[in-house]
Amino acid sequence: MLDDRKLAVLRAIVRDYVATEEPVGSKTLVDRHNLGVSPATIRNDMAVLEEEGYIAQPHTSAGRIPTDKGYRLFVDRLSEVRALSPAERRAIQQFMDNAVNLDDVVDRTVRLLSQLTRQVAVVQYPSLSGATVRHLELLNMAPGRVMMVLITDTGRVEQRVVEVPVVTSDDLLPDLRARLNAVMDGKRLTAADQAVAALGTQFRVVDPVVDGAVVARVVDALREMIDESRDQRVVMAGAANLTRAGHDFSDSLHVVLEALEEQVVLMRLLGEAATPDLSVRIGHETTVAGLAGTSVVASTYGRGEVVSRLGVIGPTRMDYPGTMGAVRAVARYVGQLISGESPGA
Amino acid sequence: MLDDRKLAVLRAIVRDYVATEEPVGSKTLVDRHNLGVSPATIRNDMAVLEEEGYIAQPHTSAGRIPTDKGYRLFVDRLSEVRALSPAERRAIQQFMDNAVNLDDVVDRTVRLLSQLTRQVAVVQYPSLSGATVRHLELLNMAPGRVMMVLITDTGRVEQRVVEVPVVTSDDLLPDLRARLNAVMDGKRLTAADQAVAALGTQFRVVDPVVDGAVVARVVDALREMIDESRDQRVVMAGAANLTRAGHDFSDSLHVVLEALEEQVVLMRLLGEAATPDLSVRIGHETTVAGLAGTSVVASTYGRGEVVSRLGVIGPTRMDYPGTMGAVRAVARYVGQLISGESPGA
DNA sequence: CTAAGCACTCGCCACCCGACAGTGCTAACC
DNA sequence: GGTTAGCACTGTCGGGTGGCGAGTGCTTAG
Repeated sequence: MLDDRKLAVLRAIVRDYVATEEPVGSKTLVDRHNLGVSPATIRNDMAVLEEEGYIAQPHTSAGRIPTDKGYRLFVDRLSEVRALSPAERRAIQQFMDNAVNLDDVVDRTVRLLSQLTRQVAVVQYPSLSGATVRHLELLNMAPGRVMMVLITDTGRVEQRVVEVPVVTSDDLLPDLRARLNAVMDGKRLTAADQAVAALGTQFRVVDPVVDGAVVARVVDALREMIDESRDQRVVMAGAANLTRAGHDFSDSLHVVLEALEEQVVLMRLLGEAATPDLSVRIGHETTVAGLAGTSVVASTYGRGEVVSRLGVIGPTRMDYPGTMGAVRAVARYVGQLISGESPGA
Repeated sequence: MLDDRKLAVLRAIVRDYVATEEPVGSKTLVDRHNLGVSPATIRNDMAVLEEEGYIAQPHTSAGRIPTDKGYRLFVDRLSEVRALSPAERRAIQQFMDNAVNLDDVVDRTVRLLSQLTRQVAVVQYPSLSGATVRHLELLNMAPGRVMMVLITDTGRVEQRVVEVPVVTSDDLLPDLRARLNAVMDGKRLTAADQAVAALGTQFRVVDPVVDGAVVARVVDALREMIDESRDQRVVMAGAANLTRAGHDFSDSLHVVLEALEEQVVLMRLLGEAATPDLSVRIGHETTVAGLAGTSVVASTYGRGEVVSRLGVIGPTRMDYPGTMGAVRAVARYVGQLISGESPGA
C-alpha cells in the first residue's frame, strides 16, 4: 500500500513538522523537499497516509501532522540515529570527566543530557542488585544511635541511622563490624543479605541480652538497607525545557510537571523501556496517564551487573534522530565511566 | 497619615486579593469586611493608599492590588504568623519520623514543605562548617583507585574517588586511615583540615617515593573534599505548583523555572534571608533577576553549629501568614530532628 | 469627615468579516 | 493508471466594532 514515494512523503512531513512546529501542507512540502511531483499528487498520497492512520489534520483546512503511528514508522524505518558531532563528543567528555563521585556523575549526566537534547532528562542510579559489598562501617553517633554506612563497588554509598539500646560493651560495634565485613565482603548484595541473616541468628544466641538486642537491630537495619537500596533513586533535570516556546503543553503542563516529580512515575517511564539498548516510546505507547502527549527516548547504560537506565522525555513532536543519538552517546560514555574504564571519546 | 481604618483597608485588600486573585474594588470590600463605612469613604482611603504607594490599579477601571510595599506593610504590621492546626502538626510529625537518614530527612522536608504551602520548597543541607569529623574510611576500589568516605556528626556522608599511583604496600591504606582518623576525629572540619595538612607534610617526608605520592594524593583530595563540602547542596521540590491555576507566571514561567534549576540561584535566594529566624522577601526585594514577581519565605533551622536554611518561593500574591506558619513549623521540627533530640509535636 | 450621586474610563467579550491556507473532487492529460 | 490543473469549499486567524459592566474620581451635601 505504501510505495516508496508515500514513505518519502511521510518522512518529509515528520521532518518539516518537527522543524517548523506547524501543520505541513502539500504545497510547502514540494517546495521544501524536491519530490519531483506536483502538490496534487502529494495530496493523493497524503489522503492515503491519512486513511492508514499515519497522519491527521488538526482541522479541515489545515496541513497534516504525524500521528503516533506515523512517528513510529518514521523512527522504525524512515530515519537513522544521528551520530554526534566531534564537538558534542568533546563536550560530553570534558563535562563528565570532572565528576568526583557517583552522585556527581549522575548529577552531571542528567544535566548534560537535558542540555544536549534541550529536553527533560532522567537518570536512574546504577542498580545495586548486582553490586558487591565493599565495606560496612558502624559508628556510634550518640548514645543509642548507630550510623551504618554501606559502600559498594559501584561507588554507591548508602547510609542509615538506627536507634539501639545503649551500647554497653565498648568493643561490640568494632567486633560486629569486623564480623559483618568478614561475612559480606566481596559478596553480591543478595548473597550478603543471606549471609547476614545467618550470622544474625548465630550471633544472637551467643551474646548476652543487651548486646544481642543491639546486634539484632543492626542486622535487621542492614538487611532492610540492602532491601531498600533496590528501590532505585531517579534524578530529573531540565524541567524548564517543558516551557520552551513551541511546546504545546500549555494546558497539560501542570499534569506533566506533577507526573515528573513522582519518583515512581519516572521509574516506570524508564522501566517501560523493555528493549535492551535504545528504546523509544511514542505518545500513547506509554502507560503513564497524563503523559500521552510525550515521548520517551531511553537507553540502558553500564555493563554486566552494573546496569541502569537513562533517558529523556519530550513532546511527541521531537527530533528523534538527534535525541536518540544524544541519549545513546551519553549512555555509552557514562557506562564506560562507571565500569571503571577510562572511556575514549 | 495612615490612620487605623486605612490600615484596615489595606489589610482587607491584601486578604481579598490573595483569596480571590482579582483586583478588589471599594464596593466588594465593604461587602465582605464589615468596615462600617460606605464605599465612597473607602475610595478616599484607597486614593491615599495609592498615593503612598501601598496599592495600585492594573488599569484605570479596575480595582486595586497591593504593591510590594503594601505586602511589606501587611507582613510587618498587619498580620500574624498563623499557627498550624493540630492536624497539620501531626502530619509533619508522621511524615518526618519515617526518615531513615539525612538524605531522606532533607528529601522529606522539601516535599512536606511544598505540600503544606502548595508552593515551591527549597531546603539547604545542614551546613558542614560547624560539623565535627566522625570517621574517615579509605577503600581500595580497584588498582589505582581509592575511595574516600568522610562522615560527620550531622549524619552527612561525603564520598570521593581519587586516582593514585598503584598501591604497593598492603597496609599503607589502613595505616594512613588510622593516622588520619587519629588526627581528625572529633575535630571541627576547619581544624581537621589544618591537622591533615600538617600530617601530610610530615608523612610525606618519612615514606618512600611511591607511598609518599599516594599519601599526597589522598591528603590533597581530603582537603579538597573538606573544602568543597562547604558549597552546600540545595534541593527543590514542588515546581508543579508554579503552574497552578491562578498563578500569573504564564509568561515568566520559563524564566522562573530556569532560575530555580540553578543551585547557585537557590543558594542566593536562601542566603538573602539575613534575619536570624523567619524572613520574608517580597517581589523586588530579591536581588535575583527574573524572580521579581516572587516572594521568598525562609527560615534558618537547626541549633548551634548545625544550622542551615529552608524556605518556599511563591508569587508575591501569597498567603503570607499561612506560609510563614508552615515554614516556621517545619523549620523547628527539622531543627530538632537533626539536632538529635526527639522532637515533640 | 462621611456619604450620595453621577459622569467617565477602560478592559472584556461577543460578534462579524475578510484574508488565507489547504483541502477534496473532478476532469483532462501522458 | 498514475499524474496534474483547476476550482469550489471549509475552517482558522486577525483585526475591527459595539455593548456591557465594574470601578473610579469628583462634586456636593449632610
